[in-house]
Amino acid sequence: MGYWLLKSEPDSFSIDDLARSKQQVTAWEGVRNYQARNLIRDKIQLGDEAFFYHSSCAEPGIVGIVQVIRTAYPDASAFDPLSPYYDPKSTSSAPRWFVVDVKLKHRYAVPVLLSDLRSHEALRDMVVLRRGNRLSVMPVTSAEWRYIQNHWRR
DNA sequence: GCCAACGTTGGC
DNA sequence: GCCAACGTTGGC
Repeated sequence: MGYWLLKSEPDSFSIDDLARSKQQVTAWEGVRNYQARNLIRDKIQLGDEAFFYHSSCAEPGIVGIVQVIRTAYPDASAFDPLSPYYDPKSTSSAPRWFVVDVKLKHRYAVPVLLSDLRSHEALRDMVVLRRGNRLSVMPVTSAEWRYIQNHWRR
């Protein structure tokens, strides 16, 4: 089983938005970075779990857990000229961008803040803590996943 | 709003 | 293929 961290700006899509979504499921739209795209397209598997992370906000951090319920398929938002994620270079015959579907599994009552993560030596190598890191989809090791589950029961 | 860090673009 | 310029991200 693989573990991931998915970043979202709560102003654009928050965990509350996911909680209100039909079946609490969403397509993880709008990833427009090739490295992140490759993870979505090639690595994320059915049943994998991911931290839902809020970025670019007052209190950045992990706000919940989601599960992958559908593996990669083309990102329809790239085909929509009215979407902020529109990319004319992505076509249905040669899609450039992909999504997975995720379902809300658990919403933390209290977020695990970025500052919390930083204060734990065991998490020092987490990709999300790396300086200058800009990936919006990133791997989490099973050790990191387990550690976070054990230390923050929320 | 600042700014460091990084990705992307495009001229050559 | 190099690399400068530019745009974006994201924490603070």
